[in-house]
Amino acid sequence: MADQTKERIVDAAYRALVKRGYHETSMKDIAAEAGVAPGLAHYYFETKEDLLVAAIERACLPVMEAWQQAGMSLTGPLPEDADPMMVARMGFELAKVELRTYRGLFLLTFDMFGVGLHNPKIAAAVRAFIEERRTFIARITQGVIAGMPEPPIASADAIAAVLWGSLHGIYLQKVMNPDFDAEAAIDALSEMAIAFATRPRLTSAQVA
Amino acid sequence: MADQTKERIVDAAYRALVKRGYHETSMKDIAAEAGVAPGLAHYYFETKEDLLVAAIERACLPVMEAWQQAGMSLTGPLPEDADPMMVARMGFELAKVELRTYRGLFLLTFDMFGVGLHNPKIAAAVRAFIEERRTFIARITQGVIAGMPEPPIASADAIAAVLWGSLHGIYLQKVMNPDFDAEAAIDALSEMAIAFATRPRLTSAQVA
DNA sequence: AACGTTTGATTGATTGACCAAATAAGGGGA
DNA sequence: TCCCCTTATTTGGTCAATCAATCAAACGTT
Repeated sequence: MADQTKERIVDAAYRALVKRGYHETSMKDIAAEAGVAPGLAHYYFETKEDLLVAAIERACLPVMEAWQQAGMSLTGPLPEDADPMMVARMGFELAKVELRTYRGLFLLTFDMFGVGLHNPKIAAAVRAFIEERRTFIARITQGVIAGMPEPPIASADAIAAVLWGSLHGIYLQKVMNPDFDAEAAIDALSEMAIAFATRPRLTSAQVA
Repeated sequence: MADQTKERIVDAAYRALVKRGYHETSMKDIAAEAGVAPGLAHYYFETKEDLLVAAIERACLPVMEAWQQAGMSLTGPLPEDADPMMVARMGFELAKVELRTYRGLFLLTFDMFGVGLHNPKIAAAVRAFIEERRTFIARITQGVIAGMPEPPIASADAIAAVLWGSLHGIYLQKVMNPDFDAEAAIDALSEMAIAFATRPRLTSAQVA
């Protein structure tokens, strides 16, 4: 029963935080959303920060599951038999689906980024959040680079940073303006990345 | 004198907001930073929101000036004689310089994004902010596309969205972690974009 | 005197956190 | 089976602190 209660509070926190945002949501709001006394939220979570992190981690679970289903896990190994290029392609497709399906999660994520700008505890969570995903992308990138006709100047880490950044820059535009055509942007990113990865060896004319 | 006072308040708002963030900064803080009575801030700015927008607009001025100096303006026409590709290349270089020089501005910008997630007035400002810059990038992109051996599938707008998103995704990583090598990421982005733009016409094998 | 500034105290409301007390849930012993 | 005691959970109210915004009064310049 205790576990269920904690879960109820985290779920309520997710809903309340998505609806009103971190700074506009009080512990009392969250408790009310969970149908629980105000003090109980503090019994399970020392601070509102902890609750925000818990809510995001919780909301990420179904996304992780989708990746698992596609044969990839954030921390586990990549599928050895798969073509890295195919993995990358699928990654872009999954990104589109996620953006369509989990709008609230993206809202909450960017809210977390904003809070993290001046809140050390959240900042640490944000850094871990970014690093984990960037590292995952870097592993795929590494595989793609290995198959390129001509290896890029940039490191896999730098390219992974670009890809993570691109996706989240696109997410940001979508979150700030629902009319924004994020799918077209992701398709464009995909086209650029694939063109880059399949670029034939240069013959002679290189630019400075 | 009145104008000077208003300016003093905006400057103080910028410093205070960068230092502590929007939600952690009170009107009293800003007034104190400006060496002025609390009420005076409200005399010049109806709400704290207006002050945030004013502070960002103010902090953008030197950046705009740098672009002007390079022969480009956000709203004005592009230089007709310049090679669009060269303009793009310079854009990436300027982005690196900006990130090095105006860290506070980026902090404040992402703070604004965060606030805008649940604040309609700030949200409108954010949308305008994004649109203005994305349109500018789209104009450059348009020029680059015109010179491509094989035009891309993606529209100039979609590519501009990717580029704006990429840059801001990289900025975000830098703001959240000063150790992040943003210059390497921007170089990687530049390499990818240029490779994409100069990609030779395909011979036969196209992938689905 | 009249006007645009500037002051600083005040308002009414909200917040995260804390805590003492109420309630429920187990766990032995008889 | 029943009772009692301990621990875990839950309640709801209190706390000091803080906030954006308002306003009447004072200031200073023309």
